[in-house]
Amino acid sequence: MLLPIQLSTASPEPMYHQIEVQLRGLILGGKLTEGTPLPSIRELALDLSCSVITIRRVYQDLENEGLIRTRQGTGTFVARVETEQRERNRLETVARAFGEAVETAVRYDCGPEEMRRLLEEAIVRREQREHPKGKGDQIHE
Amino acid sequence: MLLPIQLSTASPEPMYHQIEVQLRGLILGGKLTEGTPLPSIRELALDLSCSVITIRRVYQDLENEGLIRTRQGTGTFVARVETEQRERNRLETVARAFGEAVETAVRYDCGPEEMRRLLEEAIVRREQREHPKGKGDQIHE
DNA sequence: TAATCTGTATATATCTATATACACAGTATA
DNA sequence: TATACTGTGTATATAGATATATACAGATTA
Repeated sequence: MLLPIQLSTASPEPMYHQIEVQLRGLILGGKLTEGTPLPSIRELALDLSCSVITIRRVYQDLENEGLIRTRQGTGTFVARVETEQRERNRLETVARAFGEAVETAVRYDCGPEEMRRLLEEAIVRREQREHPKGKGDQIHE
Repeated sequence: MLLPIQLSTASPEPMYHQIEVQLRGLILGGKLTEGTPLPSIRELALDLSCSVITIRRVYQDLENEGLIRTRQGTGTFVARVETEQRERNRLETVARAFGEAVETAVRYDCGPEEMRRLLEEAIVRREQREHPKGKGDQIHE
């Protein structure tokens, strides 16, 4: 299974954290449901062009959060997530994301009207990138 | 002079980079103009509760970008910035900020309508934080 | 039971942040 | 007009976080 995770190598945000944030999003966002087997650490490391140890750390962190369950020799699986936790995290995360964008905009003397325009443009760019020829957005096997 | 720089100690983004991004924003955003003396590395380190070395690195990086000019024994000053460079960087940076916010939103199954609502909320939150009792946003001496 | 999946542990290199000691430039003042 | 003082940026050495390679151990299957 290929996970839709994008790494920005230019970013100063550590790899392990970029992966954690996105994988946590897939689980709490409901795109990966209880019991789903995650790719093996070697498979995901190869897919993301990083070390096995880095993926290992990500899985360990998320297991400590109770989001996944791992069994040596067998694999790693998505754990059960309470609806309440899912909703709370969802709201917090997305609200913070927009808070940071607004912060940057203000720093560059960008008013509300220009922010709204930039949001629309970002939405369109995202749409075009995701559906270049009308394809779906399923997680590939 | 106190610079309006906010550090998030929880964030995995390195300190030096958080400072760089925000100081670069103040210069390219036009809030700090050519010739303005920046605080000494010790003063800013004290203000931000970090090491002198960290500020030193920030100033060095920004000097390599040509945004500031430093003279031993005298201090560090804002350099001349071409209008074209200023505009280009401004657009790139703010557009990227919104691109990342949209990326996070999509990851959490958040549609355009909810994004617009969250943007408005973030703008209001920012306004309230910045002008709690109608104060201005000048850079304090 | 050998092969080959799975996760785990140890040792090492690079990056981030720091303390401490150093060198240059302006200013006060004897 | 020396020269000591206090401000500025600079360089060296060290601790901790991040990413890696390599070797190890459990689980499944041919």
